[in-house]
Order: sequence, then structure tokens, then C-alpha cells
Amino acid sequence: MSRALVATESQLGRSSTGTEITRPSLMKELASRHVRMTPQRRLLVNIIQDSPRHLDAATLLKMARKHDPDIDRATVYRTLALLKNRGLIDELDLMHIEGEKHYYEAKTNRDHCHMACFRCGGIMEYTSSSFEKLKEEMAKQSGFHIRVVRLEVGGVCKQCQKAVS
Amino acid sequence: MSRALVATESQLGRSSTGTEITRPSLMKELASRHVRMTPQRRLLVNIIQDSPRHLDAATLLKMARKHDPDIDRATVYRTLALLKNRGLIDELDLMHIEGEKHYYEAKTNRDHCHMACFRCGGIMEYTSSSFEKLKEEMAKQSGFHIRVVRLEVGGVCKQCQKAVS
DNA sequence: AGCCTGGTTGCGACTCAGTCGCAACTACAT
DNA sequence: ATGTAGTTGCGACTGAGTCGCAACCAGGCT
Repeated sequence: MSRALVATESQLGRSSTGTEITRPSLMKELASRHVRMTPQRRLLVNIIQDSPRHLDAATLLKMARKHDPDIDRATVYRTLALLKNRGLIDELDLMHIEGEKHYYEAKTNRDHCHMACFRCGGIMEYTSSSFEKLKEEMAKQSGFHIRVVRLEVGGVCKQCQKAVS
Repeated sequence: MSRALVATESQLGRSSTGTEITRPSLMKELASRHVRMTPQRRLLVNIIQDSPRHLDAATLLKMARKHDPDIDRATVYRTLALLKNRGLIDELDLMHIEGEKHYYEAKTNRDHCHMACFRCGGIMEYTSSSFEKLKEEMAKQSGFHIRVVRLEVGGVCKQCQKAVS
């Protein structure tokens, strides 16, 4: 009932716990909304969908170029904007642990929090029913219609605390 | 006990509710930590401390130049970094509602959440004991030592929902 | 299957936030 | 009053992201 799910990832990789968190198919979502599909978009969307880690625009571009060397930076940004505006991906800052860039991930069925370790740079994901309750409470008390929520935490992870610094 | 405090601000101004949220003196904090004080820092720190709104670096620079026309951009950034690293100010994105810049505010005694309205651009602040509890829960369950928390919400505020769009 | 057209792409030039190295300067401990 | 480590202003730089434009093409229509 109030079981928390904690997933660790080393560096910026993301562990797949597979149990509670699921991601709807971006391609299907786009098709059902009659968004025009191009080879470039297909490529980018698939990379995002399948990525086990949080991607920034530059990394996404690099990965895409392995399959289509001619794909452009602008296309990457435009596709990310498209997905973001349609609420299909979330944009993260991950506490700017590696500079000012943004990270993206396919939206999951449950909102989750990202905890960034200032020592090792690792990112942990965290979901709990308390988070869901807080969201509800906020919406109710403020009358706000919530569209996106971003909860990010910076600090030192368990492992790095143990390690004598 | 679980009373929520909701403060509204028009545009990017911030309403001072005065009741629960307080801000310790930055100047005193810096003095007690033996941070070297220069006229430039005094000026910037005072502006930040007294500001009723969330400031970005460019605005802070502009305001500072009214008193010291020679103060430099780099000094502003360096002072912000200094305050941030010492945990005296919080850095906010406010959901990038006005571009990629960052906003800053003197750290308050209680963490609070920022709710950004995509329609009117207004920012609301929100504190509640549920938020405090969630923080505790996260720290406990994950073993993370939390240093900074940022909870940001994007959506449509009460007023803008009423207004026929 | 072929055509049309509005949406999409690649390109190059641009903006804007933020950083850095360096020489001149200064807060403050002595 | 002095010495020096820390700070400032400056200018050049980086890196993320945007924009206007001409060429291109997805997909609806025939």
C-alpha cells in the first residue's frame, strides 16, 4: 500500500526494475494522434523508448547518427519538443550534475523522483504512494491543474557515504 | 498540523505571507563562516535577501548596476555559485517557463514547492507537512543523505482555469 | 500509381546563459 | 602600514538550444 520502490543505477545508467513502472509505446501514441511519421522521427523515438538511461540531446544525436549519419541536431531538438509538448516524455535536469543540459525519458505510468548523488554522479529513481498523495493534496489545496511534476533531490547516496572520503 | 500554506504571486513576483516562512540573514551567515566580504558581494547579497521575487542572474546584474554601474556579469555568477555551494540560496528552474535561465532565492527555513502556471506565467509557492514527510521517507528508504530538494509543478492555476480560453 | 501540399528536414547563422584565464586590485590578518 | 591570498573586471570562449529558409517528402486524394 505504501510500498516504496527504489531502483539504483550506476553512473547515469538506469536499472530496469520491471515490476511496477511501465512505459506506454511512444510510436503507438503518436500514430493514434495522427502525428506525421518520418524515418528520422521513427529512429529517434525508438532510441528514446528503448534507452535504459536518461538521454540528453547530444547523446541522442550521437546514437541516432549511427543509423542515419545525416540526421541533424535541429531535428533532434524539434522531435524532443514535439514529444514534450504532447506530454509523452519528461524533461529532467538531474540537479545539473553534469552541466546545464537536459535529460529526457519516456513518460512512465507513475511519476517518480530522481535522486542525484553529487559524489558518484549516480541517479536513483524513487516512487512511493506518499508522492502520489502529495500531488493530490497540492492540486486540491491550490486549485492548480497539474500537468507536469518534477521532484529532484541532490545529495550523497548510501554507498558514497560509507566510502571514507 | 497538516495545514498547507499556499501563497500566490502575480507574474514572477512573490507574495510574502510572513507567517510560517522565514529567511535567515545571508550577511550574518557569511560573516560567521568567515567569507571575505567585498562591496560587490554586499550589494548582491542584499538584493537577493530583500527581493520579493525570484531573481535570475541577468535581472540581478541589472539591479546591482543601479548602485554600482561597474559590477560585472562574472561577479554575479561567481557570487551566486558561492551562495549556492554554501547552501544559502536555492536554484530554481520554474519549469523553464521563460527560457533556460535559472532563478534564485534565499533559502527558507522550510522547503517549499513551486507551481508554475503555463498560461499566466505566475508562480505559486506551496508548503505542507506532507512534503516534509515525503522527504523524510525518501531519505530513510533510500539511505540517501539529502542536501537539496526541488519540487516543481507545471500546469494551469485556478484563475486561468476559470478564464474561458 | 501519380499528384499535391502542408508539414518536416538539413543547413548555417544566430542567441543567450554561463565559464575561464589573466592581470590588476583589495580585504583583512599580522 | 604591509603582505598576500582571495576577488574583481575584462574579453574571449563554450555549449545548449533556436530560427529562417529552401529543398524535400508523408500521406490523403484521386
